[in-house]
Amino acid sequence: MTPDTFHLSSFLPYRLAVLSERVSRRLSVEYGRTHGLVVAEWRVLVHLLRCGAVSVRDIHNCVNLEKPRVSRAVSRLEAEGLVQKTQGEGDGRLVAISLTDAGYRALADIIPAAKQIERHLVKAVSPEDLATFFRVMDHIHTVLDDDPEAKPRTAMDLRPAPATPA
Amino acid sequence: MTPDTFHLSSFLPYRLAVLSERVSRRLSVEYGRTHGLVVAEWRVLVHLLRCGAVSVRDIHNCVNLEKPRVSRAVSRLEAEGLVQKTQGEGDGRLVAISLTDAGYRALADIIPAAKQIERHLVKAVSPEDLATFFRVMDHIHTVLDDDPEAKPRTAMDLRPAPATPA
DNA sequence: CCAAACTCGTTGCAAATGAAATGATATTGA
DNA sequence: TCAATATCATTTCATTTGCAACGAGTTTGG
Repeated sequence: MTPDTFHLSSFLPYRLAVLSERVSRRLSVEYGRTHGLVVAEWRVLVHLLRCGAVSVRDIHNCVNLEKPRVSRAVSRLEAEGLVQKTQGEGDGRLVAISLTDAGYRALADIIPAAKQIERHLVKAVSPEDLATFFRVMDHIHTVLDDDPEAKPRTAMDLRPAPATPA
Repeated sequence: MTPDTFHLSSFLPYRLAVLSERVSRRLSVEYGRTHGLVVAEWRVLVHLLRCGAVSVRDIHNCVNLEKPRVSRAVSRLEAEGLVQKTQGEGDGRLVAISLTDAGYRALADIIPAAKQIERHLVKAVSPEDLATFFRVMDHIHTVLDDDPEAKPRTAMDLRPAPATPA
């Protein structure tokens, strides 16, 4: 009955956690050193580039950050002058958050470097293997989608860019 | 020069982070509900099962947890009666941490469930695709190993169980 | 032999985190 | 109309986190 054999180093959740943390940290070195950002701020900026003026709730729903974390990230970014908050037009509760010119410039600086790091990580991986890699990741998400004990996926993560368009 | 197109949802570091967090959380539901453990405690227990009486430093080096986190996890586990600390024989600084019978029983309970969850996640993935998946993960690690900006891998994570033994 | 340098585990502390509460605004339904 | 309910962003609060400092023990080199 005693489970004599169980290797953390071949256990999928552990492996994912270790790799993810290492990759995230490597990336954060980049935008941390160059612009003093942390991961939450980076995600907010990137989301704003894509979606323009949006609410805290929208960011929360799209980039996998808890609401308070988004709120605080936005505050810091506003203090740094990278985003601006304007009172929502119709709904008085909503806050419209958008990039400032400085925010754009920061992204224009960081994004190429981020892409470069990503490219470097998988440079030597064949397109087929990379497609398989992403497909397996997505499959795991799909399994979790049917698991009532798992946290639901955010809407945005449901439809990642297709690796192999049919 | 403006990077018009950058999708977080297809960005490798982000995808890894989201999946990893979701998988970790699903797993922690298991050992959290059944034994009140958090991830650090789970990792410590599993490592002890494999390596017997070891030091805080050794755990730190093997399961990707900062030293203070290991120290605190061990304290909690000791308070719960799942591990015991004995003064190191030769070196007075070292503490020999080992599982108690209750610790063994807890693992005997959790590990099958953990394996079950892992199996469930990749049940429908072909062995070849799964091997590719792990191979790509390991390749990314290898790239980071050569990157001076990246945090070094722990010794234990260097040699994961081979997916396809030759 | 012993002082300097190192290693071990723990603790202090400041920052980050997330669940829940709060205050403000919108929407609903009677 | 207007109370009851829901939603939004923020704040509160207790906990967790990691870096750095620390005290204790060990090794090294003169």
